[in-house]
Amino acid sequence: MSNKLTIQRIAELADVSKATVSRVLNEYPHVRPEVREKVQKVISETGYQPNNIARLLASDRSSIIGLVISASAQMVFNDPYFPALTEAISRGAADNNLILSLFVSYTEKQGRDTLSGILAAGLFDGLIITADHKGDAFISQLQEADIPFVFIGRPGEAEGINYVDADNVNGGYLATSHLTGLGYCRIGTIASDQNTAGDDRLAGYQSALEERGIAIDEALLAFGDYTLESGYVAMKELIRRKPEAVFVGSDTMALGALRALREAGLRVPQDIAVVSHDDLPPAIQADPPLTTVRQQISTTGQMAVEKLAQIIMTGKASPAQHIINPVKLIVRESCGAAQLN
Amino acid sequence: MSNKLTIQRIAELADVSKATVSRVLNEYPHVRPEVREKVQKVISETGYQPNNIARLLASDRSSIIGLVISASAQMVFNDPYFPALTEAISRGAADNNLILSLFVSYTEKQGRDTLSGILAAGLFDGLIITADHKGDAFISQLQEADIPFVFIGRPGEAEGINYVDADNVNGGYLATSHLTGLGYCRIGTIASDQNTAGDDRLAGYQSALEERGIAIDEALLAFGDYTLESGYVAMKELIRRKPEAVFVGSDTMALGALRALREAGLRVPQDIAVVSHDDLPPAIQADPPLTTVRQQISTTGQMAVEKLAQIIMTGKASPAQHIINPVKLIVRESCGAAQLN
DNA sequence: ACTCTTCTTGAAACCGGTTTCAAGAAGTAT
DNA sequence: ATACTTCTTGAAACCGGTTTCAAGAAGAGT
Repeated sequence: MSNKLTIQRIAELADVSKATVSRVLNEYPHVRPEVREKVQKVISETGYQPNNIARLLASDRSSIIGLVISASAQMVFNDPYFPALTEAISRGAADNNLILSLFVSYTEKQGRDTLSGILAAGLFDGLIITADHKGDAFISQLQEADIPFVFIGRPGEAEGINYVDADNVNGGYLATSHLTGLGYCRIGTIASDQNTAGDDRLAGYQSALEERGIAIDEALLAFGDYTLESGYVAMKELIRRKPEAVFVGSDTMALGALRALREAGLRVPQDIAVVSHDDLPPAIQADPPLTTVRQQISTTGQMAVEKLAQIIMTGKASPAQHIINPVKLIVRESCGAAQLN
Repeated sequence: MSNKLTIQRIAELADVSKATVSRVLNEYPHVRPEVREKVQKVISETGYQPNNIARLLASDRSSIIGLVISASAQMVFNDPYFPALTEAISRGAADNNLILSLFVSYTEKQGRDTLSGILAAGLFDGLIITADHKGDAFISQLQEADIPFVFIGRPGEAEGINYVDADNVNGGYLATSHLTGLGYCRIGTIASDQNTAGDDRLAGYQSALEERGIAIDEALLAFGDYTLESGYVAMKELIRRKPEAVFVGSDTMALGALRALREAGLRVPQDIAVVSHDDLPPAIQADPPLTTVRQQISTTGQMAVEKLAQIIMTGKASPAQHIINPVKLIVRESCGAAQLN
């Protein structure tokens, strides 16, 4: 307390110069071991902590990264995906000694304004952006600003951009081929054209059907926007086509689908099998518990931070990298696999 | 791009001194209107943005506030309360031109470490702390560090501390007296002793019963920890006491309670009425939709930011303030009120 | 023993602003 | 016209670090 500790004060106490203290702090070479020790002793005795602001003004590095979540309020509120991701990134930031700042925006315009503010502030060492919309208007802005950034989820325009994403194509494939493997043929899907993840999962669904020689029936394809309500509406529509099974593109939509099925008096999995995607907490809490494709959101978040940290350190000379996290099918009750044993 | 714009450069272009440019930037008085205009013209023409880091080193103010969420992983993941709160605070921060940094920690020790790091960094103008545990070990640390802070939720030790909270006592009261008003007498509750909100809601429950002259039956009192699972377990226990109605301390726990009731073959509200607290999205999505007490989380978040901003500006001379946000009963189907019309 | 490197170290410049201080200009009261 | 305020303004100090530069000390090579 009392007298503020500055590097100058430490220097005096250790009877060396500011420069030497700085060298010790930053673990630079060329300091005699004894001197280094002496300084370290003073530092630990006094509990000195260098002033980050000053440090960063001088070194042009803030150790602060921003997380920009740009999604409809609907999604941020209702889908546990964002909390889980935020949490993972927050953890990753802490692990990498980075401070995480959070920006949430609901409309594309708002997002763009937020971003302008962020870039103008010049406070951040890098950004993690969640790719909500396909056409990511942010990208040109980011590239112009020359700030390191990593996307979470493949952006529409992925050329030369670092991103981390789940293996959504395989997710759709695994879910669907599990259903074909169980003998189902009339398999519908609730997809989403809101982002590339939706496209990819749909592509996986299609390839699984093709592999089995099952013709793709457009009538069994419905779209949602990742909300529970949209899953409900889409399922109501699909019910009329009488599918034997359905692959729903997210757990949250699957919850809506389950409700539609319940209302229609259809039992899951006896009358219709359901497989979804994400494996967020609601999946296991659902009735019946959902067979779903697990994407390791925590891994995704951490890798994004690590990649960003690396770009920040190395100066992003390296070519853009696309990190795809594997997914895994988690079999529970909604697919009917349990019955078959 | 190219040549970095500094205040010095602007000063040269406008043919004045750095000091004058600074005065214009900060809207200080004592600058001739013509000069002010001339400088502003240069600023807008060049698109100059002052360097925040330098600014804050000199002015000892960062415009960055931290949000410290200290809760079990269970809660952060599963209860939409935290996402909603985070979102509200993020919005409030943006409105007040503050940058929000996020810190999530799961154990008290971890929280303490996080806090130490934050305080040592000296980067933040103030903090918003979610009061998870009752005994808030953080408080002394915070007071010692002499940093402005505001709690969300009344901390166990609230003496002289600024906090914003929902009117939980009234919440418990409204929920319970709604049930007594519907004629129920054997009213159980699933409370929580995890935080003061739980205590307060329980107190409200008790006062509503007392008001009606209904003796409080310890056997009708069960505890949970805000998770869905704990609500499920607590409800299973309560079922044995055959209550006619139950006030559940959070929507998330109510979801678990509903499951327990469904499994026990009890219909809601015909066999047992349920009222809960929070009015988060799952409440309306539940089956049946929950009658619940709405707490305006977005208001709470915004007020916390505003209070903090005010303390930061004014230097926190003013005495500690306790802001209590009103709550409101939202009647849906789980309480059986619909039947009675 | 003498020259050439390589280590250590401190002084001083620097990062880009804000704030203090003093001085000249302008305005007001006598 | 004179003395006193009040406005404007720029020079310079300052915030607390990092980094450059130069110089003295120590080590290596012949």
